Amino acid sequence: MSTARGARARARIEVTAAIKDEARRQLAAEGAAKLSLRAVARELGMVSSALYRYFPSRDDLLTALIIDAYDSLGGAAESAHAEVAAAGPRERWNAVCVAARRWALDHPHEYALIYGSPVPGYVAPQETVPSASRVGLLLIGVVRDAYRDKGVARTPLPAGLKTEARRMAADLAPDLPPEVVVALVASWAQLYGLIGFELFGQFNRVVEDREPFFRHAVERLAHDVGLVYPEPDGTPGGPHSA
Amino acid sequence: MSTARGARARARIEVTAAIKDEARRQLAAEGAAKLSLRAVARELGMVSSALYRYFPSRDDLLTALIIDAYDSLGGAAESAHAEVAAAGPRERWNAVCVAARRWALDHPHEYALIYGSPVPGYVAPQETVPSASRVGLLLIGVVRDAYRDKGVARTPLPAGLKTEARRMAADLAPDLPPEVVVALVASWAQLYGLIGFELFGQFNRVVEDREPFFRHAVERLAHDVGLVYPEPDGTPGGPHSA
DNA sequence: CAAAAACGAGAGCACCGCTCTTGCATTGGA
DNA sequence: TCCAATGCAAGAGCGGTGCTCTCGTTTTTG
Repeated sequence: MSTARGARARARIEVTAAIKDEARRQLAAEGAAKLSLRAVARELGMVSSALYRYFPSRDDLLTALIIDAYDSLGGAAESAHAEVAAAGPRERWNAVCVAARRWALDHPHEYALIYGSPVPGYVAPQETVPSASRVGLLLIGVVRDAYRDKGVARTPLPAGLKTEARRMAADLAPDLPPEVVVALVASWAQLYGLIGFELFGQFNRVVEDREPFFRHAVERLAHDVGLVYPEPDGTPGGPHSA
Repeated sequence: MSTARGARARARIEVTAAIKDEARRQLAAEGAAKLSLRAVARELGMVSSALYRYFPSRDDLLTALIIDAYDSLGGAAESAHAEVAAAGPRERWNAVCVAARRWALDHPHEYALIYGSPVPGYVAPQETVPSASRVGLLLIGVVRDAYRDKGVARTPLPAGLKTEARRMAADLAPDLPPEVVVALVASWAQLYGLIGFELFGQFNRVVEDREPFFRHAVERLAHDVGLVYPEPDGTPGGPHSA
């Protein structure tokens, strides 16, 4: 009968989910390096070899967790962005960045899994790309809207970067000027520098009150992509205008 | 006799160095996760348990490698800086940043060891601090010289960051204004965001021609800390002045 | 010169990822 | 409806890991 086929399939889905859940538990508790297939199987009351029916190797299980982590981070950023979707570009930019930091602090091991050093010999499979792009797409969208609405400040590119900048723009956001796309990609990487340094202890004994520090740094990243501060008198100025 | 005591001590130093060399070899070849004490011992023709006379645990060996890596990176940056020590602040800033990237690309696994996700459950021992600070001290020195010479551009701090900024300045560079110290620390983290994204594959299919991209991003970091472009007419302008 | 410390070697423990075989349950086609 | 094919759990086993402990031997020290 139709449910008969569904029985196996449903069971498979459930067991797969249970494995991922338990693996995620261990990942959150101990980190990726201590995630053990045998321990997962033990905790689920099955024998370790049975687990290989669901994930052909430890790396495959990790890949599944990586995709879930990207989606979790992307979802958190999208939710935060949705709450301020009607606000100005700076508020939206800040919301996405702050949400990314928040998620990283709440899920340190999962963050390390996706943005820390890749597991040696491990190369991210193609199927992670869509999930991995969600935060970036959000930031591109914010800048695109600002650009269409009022335009954004631009910093001229050196001659040696213009060709590559055009190529990047054509790939990522053909409707945005190359200068802006370059600034966006750089800010994107720099954002994760800020988050990673806090998360991985590089700020220990250097930055103590990290939330305002991060918010300020993110504001300055917003300048860098051309989202300007409103001047005290209400006149929009260039970024970092002295 | 005096050499008798020295015989053991010298042998110990040599064996310790040999262990670290072989470990570094394996680290560079396969990454930290695949660094195996047994493999190191095997390669050195000793039994694995003997290795514990020199390093009480795998983590201790890794810590030694981390310190060496920090020193190697710091030394590379200092050499690069020394070659342009007489040049202007921007040249010096760029030289340090470019050298850090170069070192990272040349020693990816060692870079991952020190700036990637920390080994789970591993906290950097206090003795790593001096070696880890060398690049940062270099950057502080560049900005300090520029500040003493001609001053640097400043970006005002939000109210909520002023106290922490003063504390940071007092710790890191009491002679520099808090705004500048904040920008310095942020740029420092952002620099490693740029390097890490390139190294860990986040720029795959996004940035292809990475050298000019990096140089441009680093120039903009220089602005952020107040090292301004000379304007076409020779008048120094504010950073990112439109 | 004797006691103490350092050292190398070996056996062994508990764990790991992964493979292979065996037997049972479910499933889908004749 | 029955049967062959498939899916699956279980167990044993291989080669590897970090680490501990013991046991002689060598070197250093008082």
